[in-house]
Amino acid sequence: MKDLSRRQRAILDFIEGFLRENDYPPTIRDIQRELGISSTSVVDYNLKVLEERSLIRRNRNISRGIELVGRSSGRHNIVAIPVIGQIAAGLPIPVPGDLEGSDAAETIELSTDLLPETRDLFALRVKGHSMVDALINDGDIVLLRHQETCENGETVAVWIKDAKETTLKRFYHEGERVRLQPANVTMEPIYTPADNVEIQGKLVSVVRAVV
Amino acid sequence: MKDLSRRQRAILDFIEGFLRENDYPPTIRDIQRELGISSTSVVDYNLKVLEERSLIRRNRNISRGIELVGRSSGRHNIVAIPVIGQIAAGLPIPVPGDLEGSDAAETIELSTDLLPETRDLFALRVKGHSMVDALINDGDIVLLRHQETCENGETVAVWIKDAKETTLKRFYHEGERVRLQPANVTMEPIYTPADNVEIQGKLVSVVRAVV
DNA sequence: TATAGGAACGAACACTTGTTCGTGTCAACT
DNA sequence: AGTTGACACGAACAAGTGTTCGTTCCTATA
Repeated sequence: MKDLSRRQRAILDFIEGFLRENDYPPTIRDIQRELGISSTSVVDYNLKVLEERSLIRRNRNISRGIELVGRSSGRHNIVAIPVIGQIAAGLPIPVPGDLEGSDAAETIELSTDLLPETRDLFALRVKGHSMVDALINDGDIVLLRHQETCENGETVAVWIKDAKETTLKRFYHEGERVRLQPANVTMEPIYTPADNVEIQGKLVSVVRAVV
Repeated sequence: MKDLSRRQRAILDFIEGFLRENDYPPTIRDIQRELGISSTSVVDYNLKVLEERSLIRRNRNISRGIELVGRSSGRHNIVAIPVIGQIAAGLPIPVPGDLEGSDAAETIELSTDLLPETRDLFALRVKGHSMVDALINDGDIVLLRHQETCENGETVAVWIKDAKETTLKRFYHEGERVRLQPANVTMEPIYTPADNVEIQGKLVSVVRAVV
C-alpha cells in the first residue's frame, strides 16, 4: 500500500486531534482552514483517498459525518465502575446500594475488553494484607460482580460467618462442605460447612496501581 | 432543581445513545424524528432548558454542536498501551522497539487516572508463576515504564545476569550490592552485586482479568 | 514534445441544519 | 373571566456544510 501524502497524514492527524478536543467531528472547512488549503474540494479529494484506505469512514448526506476507523481517539468501550468502599479481612463488604448513582464518590474506568461482561459490577479498594494468598495486595482495587451463588472453581468474595471475615478464594462445593482454595498454589485450602459461608460476589478483575 | 420533563429526559437519553452509536452528535432534526416531535423549535426549546441546567453544552453556529456535560459517553483520558510480548522468569523481556507503531498486535486501554504518567509505557503478559512473590499471577498484564535506572524502593523489572532470569522486585542500592525485595512481605530479599543486574523498566501497574 | 494521471484550485450549487417568530394549548393562579 | 408562564406547533429563513465541475499545475512516461 502506497504511503499517505504529507497532506493526507496531516488531515488524519487533525481529525484525530479535533475529535479529542471537541466531541464532534470537524467539517471539511474546518480542515481546510486549519491546514491552509485553498479549496474544500481538495479536502474532499483527500478524504476520499483516506476513505478508500478505510482509515476513516464518511457518512454521506450528513454534516460532520467523519468517523475514524482506527478509533484510537474515537469512541471506546469504556465502563465506569463505582468504587463503593473497602474490603478488608475483618469487615463485611459494602453492599452495592445504588449501582446507578453515576455521580458516586469514585469510579474506575476500564475498557470492556478486559471484562467478560459489565453488568452488576462494583469495585472495592483492598485494605490490609489479608488477601496476599489470592495475590492481592494492600491498595489494590478488586472488581466484583454482585451475585450470591457461583460455579465450582470461580473466585468469589465470601463472608465466613463463624470467623467473621471476608476472603477471596476459589470456591468448590463438596457435598455438605465447601472448599476455599487460595489462588496461591503453595497454600492450603480451607474447608468449612456450606452454611457457614455467604457469597458476596465474583471476582472479575484486579487492578494495581504501583506507587 | 426542578425535575426534567419526560420529553427533556427522553432527549437527553437519545443524545447519549446516539453519541454511543455514532461518533458524532445528532442534529435537532434527528432528535425530532426519533421522538416524534412535530417541530424543530420544540427540540430547540427543550435543548435550551437542558443547556441552562448545564446538562449539555451547545456550540452555536455549528451543526451538531451538542456536547454532553456529564460526558459519561464523552471523551475519556484513555491511553492505549501496546502489549509487546511476554515476561517470564527465564527470558529477557522484549525491548519496546517501535512504541509508536499504533497498529501493533494488541493494546490495553487504561484510564490515565490509574497512571502517574503515560510516557514510555509498555505492557507485557506474564507467563508462569515465577512472580507470585510480587503478587503477580500467570496471565496478568504488567505495565512498565522503560527506564534503566531507578530510585530506591521502586519496583522494577530486573535482568539478573548470572541467574539469567527476569524478576520483578523492589530495588534498593546498598553500596556495592543491591537488595531485591519481594513485594510479598513474608519472603526474603535477594542480595547481589550491583553490576549483576540490569534494570529493564519500572513497574507502573498490574491488571488481572480473572477467567 | 506529447500525453496521462495525480493533486490542487476556485466557484457555484444544493442539501443539511440551527434559528426565529407568530401562534396555539393548557394548567395554575388572581 | 382574565392573566401568566411553561410547553408545543409549523413554517420560513439564514447560516453551515458537502458536492460537483471545469480548470490548472506538475511529474512521470512514451
